[in-house]
Amino acid sequence: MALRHAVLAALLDGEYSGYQLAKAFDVGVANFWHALPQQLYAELTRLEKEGLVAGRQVIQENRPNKRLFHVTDAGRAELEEFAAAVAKPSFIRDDLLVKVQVADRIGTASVIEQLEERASAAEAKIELLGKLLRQLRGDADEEEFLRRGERIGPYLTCLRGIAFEQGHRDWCLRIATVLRERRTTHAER
Amino acid sequence: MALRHAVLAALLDGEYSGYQLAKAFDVGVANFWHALPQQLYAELTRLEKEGLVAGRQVIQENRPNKRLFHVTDAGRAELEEFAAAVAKPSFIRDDLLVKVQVADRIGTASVIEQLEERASAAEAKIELLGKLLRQLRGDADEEEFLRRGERIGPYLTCLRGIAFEQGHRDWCLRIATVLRERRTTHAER
DNA sequence: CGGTGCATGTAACCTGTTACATGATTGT
DNA sequence: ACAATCATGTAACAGGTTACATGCACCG
Repeated sequence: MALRHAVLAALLDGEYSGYQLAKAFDVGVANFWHALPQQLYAELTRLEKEGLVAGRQVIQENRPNKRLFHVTDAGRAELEEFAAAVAKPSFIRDDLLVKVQVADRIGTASVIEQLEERASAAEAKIELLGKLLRQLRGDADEEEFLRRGERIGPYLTCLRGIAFEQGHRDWCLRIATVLRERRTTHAER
Repeated sequence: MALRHAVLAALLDGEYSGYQLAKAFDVGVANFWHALPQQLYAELTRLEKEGLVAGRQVIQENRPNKRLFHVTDAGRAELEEFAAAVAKPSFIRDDLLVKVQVADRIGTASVIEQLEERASAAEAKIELLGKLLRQLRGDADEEEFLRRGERIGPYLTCLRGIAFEQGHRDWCLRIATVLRERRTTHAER
């Protein structure tokens, strides 16, 4: 199982409703996992049934009631077991790379456009994550924060997220340039 | 559908059997996709039924017969359609990042080990891909090859693969160091 | 005699995605 | 009026993983 641990990890820092979790999965947690709201609601239900998280109903006025979940001791134990087990290697799985692989055999125009869109998206994400980093470390500088900070986990994963997006952006721009230049110097098929 | 285009892309350069494809998916193609042999056999059967690839039986002595597949015109058309359509954004999905996110809340020893193992694995992959790059571009230097090379698609995806692995390796080593240093300066829980 | 490589699959299961469904409140 | 935000799900389907199955040739 997979999503369950990402949920437990995201839930470690406090109480969240399914709705709030879905948002967290679009920013901070997005560095290591991605999930749709429906999946999260389903997973939370399952986790609660197994006693790894517990929820409490919060009655609200002027907006729908919600259930806030937190990790139980059993959930924490499950996480520790997971962390100790060997992780399967990760890999990229990206449609855009498939397209680049064949870009010189088929039309390149659309691929170039998509590369540039991706680069902008990556850029936006880099800025977003940069802000998150600054927010997480507060006043301290990075070295200092990493040595003595209380909660560095999210910071560390965020660093990977930024590096990934930077690599992605640089590659997209480079490849777009290469393909563009070939269009002008080669006969287009 | 997803795997089908990765298979078509991998098959663009020549004839491969399911078995050979499975190996290709462990090296070059691994930069953008990953699949188990069973999946490939199943996908090839489906693709053949739809006329996107065609196979021919090769009778062998001293080893099992095999079927070599190649992309048909319909398959090429399918690929072009795919390349023109918008790609959904990609994301990381990595157990190890989940573990790092919670590393400061649970035991770190096992996580540090896993980070260092990953770093070695990444290092090995970097070397492998580096050789692949040199092989692909032959005598030319990179700039020259990218301007005038015949088949640059695999080279371009390989570049992304290397950058990804380097980023992964650097991050793993950095995080392992950070966590190690905290172990000596903080009281371990 | 046992392991590795070649070569191909089936079946059951787990996970993730898409489409659909509901309903109040707040902001433009 | 219309869109966005809060809040929660169900159902059908597509895709991926794990386990199991077969069989010959070659090397040590």
